[in-house]
Amino acid sequence: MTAVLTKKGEATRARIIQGSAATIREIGLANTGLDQIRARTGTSQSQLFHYFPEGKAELLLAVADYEATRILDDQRPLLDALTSWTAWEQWSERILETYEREGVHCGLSALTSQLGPNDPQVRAIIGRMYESWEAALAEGLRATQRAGEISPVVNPEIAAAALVVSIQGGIQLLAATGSARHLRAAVSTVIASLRT
Amino acid sequence: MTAVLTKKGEATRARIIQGSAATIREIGLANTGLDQIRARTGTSQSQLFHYFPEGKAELLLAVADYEATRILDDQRPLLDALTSWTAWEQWSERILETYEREGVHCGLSALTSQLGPNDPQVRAIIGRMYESWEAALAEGLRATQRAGEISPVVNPEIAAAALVVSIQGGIQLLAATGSARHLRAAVSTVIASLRT
DNA sequence: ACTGTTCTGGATTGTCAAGTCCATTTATGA
DNA sequence: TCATAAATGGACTTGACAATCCAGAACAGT
Repeated sequence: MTAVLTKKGEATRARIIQGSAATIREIGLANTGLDQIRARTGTSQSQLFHYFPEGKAELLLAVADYEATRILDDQRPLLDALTSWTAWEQWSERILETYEREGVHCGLSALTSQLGPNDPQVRAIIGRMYESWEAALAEGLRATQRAGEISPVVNPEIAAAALVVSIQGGIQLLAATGSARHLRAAVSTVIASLRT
Repeated sequence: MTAVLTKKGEATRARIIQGSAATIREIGLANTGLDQIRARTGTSQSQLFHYFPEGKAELLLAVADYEATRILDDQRPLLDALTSWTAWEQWSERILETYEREGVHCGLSALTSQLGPNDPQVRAIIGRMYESWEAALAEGLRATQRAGEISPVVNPEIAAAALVVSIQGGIQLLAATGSARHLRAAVSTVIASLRT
């Protein structure tokens, strides 16, 4: 990398990250080489190594970061205003829609299973993502409890963890089987359990 | 492959499959080359291609098959006798134990995320595995309903799907974060929802 | 013991992808 | 405008890996 990035440089760098992310989502990390990324983003080797001097590993790290924030951003602004049943229903509907439509691949899960266990940096990114996701959900649960729409018996941390797991597991089954049946079943079961 | 396998041949073939599976679980599919497998199983290239003439793809298919049956066998005999709350508790305890101890990697999820979306044969294996897993759980739920220990209101298919998702999602989070917190939270939430 | 098959070792080949290098063009800022 | 730094193009090197091939050892059934 160079000391400073120009406007053009920023744009190219962003294009590389986004293009890589999209390519990985589409054809999987295993089939994504620098050539595929170059083709997709219209760049040369020099550019790739100019913006990511450490090579592919550094690029993948940036992609992981990008995907992690994307996952949360896709749920906003609903994610930060979960204060009523209506809001929860809108949110869960949004999740189901998103992943039913485009979500045959969760960008991160591809990276997780391949880099996660090995690379501590990717692990950290993913860990932080789950943490803030769960925190937002737990906060929403508490807010809804305060509004009297969810029983105070429900443990917000446990319920939030269960929600995240249903979504992630559901996506995994969606990718493996091609059907969103499991995702719907799991999410609706956990949400139903909030209605105690 | 040859027409018939001798005792020794069978043994070598099995050793290759099991060694490959173990290696993949430990260092990930991405880092598992034929060399790693050779080192682990003490075999030569000739042997690898003798028993799997189509090469790596054929071997990985056999590994997927092996892992798929392993996942179910690990739950047996409990899985086929889920007729009371005691049985369900034993089963879920067994699941949690297994994956908490060794289960940092679910062998199949590594294969799924890398080959699943692409390779229709692996997809089929995984699909069948989930199917029989869910069928066994649904059957157990029905049996427990018949015994009057679970409310007839519970839909066995949906609940079975939710259970599978909690476990798979929980394992994924376990692999990513290193903690079984999510797995426990999700499984216990779904099981609690059966107590209606 | 013998004959055909199965099993094993190791050298070799070919392909593909990551990473390096240098030359050239384009932008920035005084 | 001019000097400096950033951005880009593309050929080249290197290494890893799957897959092939041939020769020889071990084995099974007769």
